[in-house]
Amino acid sequence: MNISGAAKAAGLPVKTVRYYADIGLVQPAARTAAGYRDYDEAAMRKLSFVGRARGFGFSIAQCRELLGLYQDEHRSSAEVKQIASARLEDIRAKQRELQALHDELEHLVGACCGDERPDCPILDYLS
Amino acid sequence: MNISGAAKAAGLPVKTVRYYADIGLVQPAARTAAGYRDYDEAAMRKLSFVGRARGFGFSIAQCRELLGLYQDEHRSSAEVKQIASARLEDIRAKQRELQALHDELEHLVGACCGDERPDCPILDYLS
DNA sequence: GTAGGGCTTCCCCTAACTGGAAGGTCAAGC
DNA sequence: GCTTGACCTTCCAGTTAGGGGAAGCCCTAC
Repeated sequence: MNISGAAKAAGLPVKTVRYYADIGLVQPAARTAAGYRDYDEAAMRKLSFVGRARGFGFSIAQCRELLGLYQDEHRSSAEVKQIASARLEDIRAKQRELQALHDELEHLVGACCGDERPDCPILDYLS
Repeated sequence: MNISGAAKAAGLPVKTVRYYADIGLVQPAARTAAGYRDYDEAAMRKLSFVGRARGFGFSIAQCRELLGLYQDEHRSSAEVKQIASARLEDIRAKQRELQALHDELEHLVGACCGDERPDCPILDYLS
């Protein structure tokens, strides 16, 4: 399978698939005589795997670890769970941060008349 | 006031203050004979303003707009409110996205034993 | 044989800084 | 007056995870 076929199957842009090959995250199985990247079944499974992991917000480094565990027959599920838990905690931290920002900004926006006059509690708060 | 004093007063790293000067967001009032950046009261107020706006997650471009409005006697609060509302909607969109990721990932993490065995619903889901 | 599309590498660009190198400046202490 | 150390300057490179586009090779269809 050439790169566009592999990209389509994984639901990723061609540029992204090429980038993953460049950084050694998911290498094509081979190159054709003309130098084209050639993806086999296993490589395409890895591409899809990484695509889904990225969808969860795992970093490239975490994807690399997860991919390693995915291919490791002797992995322990504890290792996987640890990475996923770390990501979950990141998400929760971000949620807390956003909630605080949301509440404060919502309050300010609600207090601003939004008319043609210059008086504005939002600017007052920022200054 | 030199750059480190201004940075400290605004609660920003020196590098950031220099960066804001480079991109023309907050310029020092003057340069000393030796070429040192020199911040006056007004410049330091602008630095603090930008620092707080960045804390709300406004982009540099939005900070530039807000700073313009802050200094504009003839602004309308509607302009400010519009920028803040856009940021608020960004926050809400991000919150919805994170909530969906959180719920799905929490479910998977909860389903994974996290022991020494290789079986793992998280990897199963990603593959 | 040629036209069109797909493939390759290579380089620059993004946001908002951060780190570091090389070199000039300033204030304190001797 | 001289040294030392902390400060300042500019400039360059790197960060994340790719995106855009140029120049050039390849493959297929007509």
